[in-house]
Amino acid sequence: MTATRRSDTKSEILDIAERYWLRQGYNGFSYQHIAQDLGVKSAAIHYHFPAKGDLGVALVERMRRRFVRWAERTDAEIVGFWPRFDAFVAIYEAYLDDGKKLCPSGILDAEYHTIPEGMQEAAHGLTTAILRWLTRALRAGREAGEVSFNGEPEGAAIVVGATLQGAVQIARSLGRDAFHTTVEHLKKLLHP
Amino acid sequence: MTATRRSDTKSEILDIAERYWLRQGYNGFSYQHIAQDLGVKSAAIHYHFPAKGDLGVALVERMRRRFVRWAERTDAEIVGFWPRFDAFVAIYEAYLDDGKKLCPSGILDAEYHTIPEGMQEAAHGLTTAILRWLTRALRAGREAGEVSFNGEPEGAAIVVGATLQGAVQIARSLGRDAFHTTVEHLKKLLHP
DNA sequence: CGCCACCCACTTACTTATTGGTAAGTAACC
DNA sequence: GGTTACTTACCAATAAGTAAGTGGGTGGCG
Repeated sequence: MTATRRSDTKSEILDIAERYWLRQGYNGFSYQHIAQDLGVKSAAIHYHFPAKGDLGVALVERMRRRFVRWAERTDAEIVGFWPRFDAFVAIYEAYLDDGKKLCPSGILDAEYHTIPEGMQEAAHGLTTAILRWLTRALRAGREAGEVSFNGEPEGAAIVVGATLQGAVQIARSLGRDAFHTTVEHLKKLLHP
Repeated sequence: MTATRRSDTKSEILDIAERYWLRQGYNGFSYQHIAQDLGVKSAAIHYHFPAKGDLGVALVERMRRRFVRWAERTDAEIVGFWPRFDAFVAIYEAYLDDGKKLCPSGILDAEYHTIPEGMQEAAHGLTTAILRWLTRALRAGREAGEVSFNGEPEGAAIVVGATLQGAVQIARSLGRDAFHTTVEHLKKLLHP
């Protein structure tokens, strides 16, 4: 008895895995979990992703591609530093509201020493993509006089990235108010 | 054949467990790892900490007590906001330099949904202790005109805490320069 | 002072559950 | 008829945890 044939099992697997991943970390779920949710045997997951590391890399790569597309759309459709900043914050807010997820970078960094090498490299790529966008946004924002900070925009970008990453995490034990408070105060620090 | 009797096995276990914990997370080590490092059988660890959750809670509680003692010493011995701030940053710097560890709060938050309930409560206690100290330090610093921020000191405290937590994490994939850059820019943002 | 029983800090030996992963078979579809 | 997408049936490794045994040190008793 074979199950009904699906066309997009691979992306369904990624969807389910991603939910577990952002909630419980890479080491916090197994092929069994995904298989059960999908109504399939765990060997079927191995058919699409032979080793768990393959799944992990696919997860991170998909996240990066998604962010790059988001960045392109945002840059094209949203003008002004603060609207863009708010759109960026909204990404993290969505993680938080959708079942206390974390941002992928935060999870990848936390588990860094226990994930396969390929995932570590992919993690680096994701972090870099995010920081590059933030750097561009901050540079343009300062040139337009919308935002104020000293030093290189690269440095301010890491501060913003690190703060949001930390804020979603702290919100797990202190509640989502902690996240909003952090964002509000971060904005105040950046206002000219 | 029994091994040579130790007097402080319990704290030796905690020391070894803490190193694994801050490097690889709570789910990233087992009683086997600790036992091997200590030169003992894993059942011996169960003798001191019946369940892994007991070890976990002990780890977090010890961290909290350690921080409270640090805070008391710091408040007594170090005067001025920026020296205190630097002393606080030094804690995170030590994590980073001592084998790419993370700060405990960051790990606890990342694994929040996969750790025992008792650990979650202990995590809340640790985070609260840290933020309370930061809040007091920032309030006093602003009253003395040494530091500048808008709104409640509680909010600024979460920003500082979240930023440092995020910064140690990002440093794992981007290198420790990323941490120092973040701290430098955070200081600039807080300078009057 | 000597002896002995007890207890502490383990070891040995085990269980059950879960993990990632593999090999071979099978049904549906092109 | 072959490829695709699975299932069935395994595997060895590792996890947390338990029960019973053991040996050395110590306190108390005569």
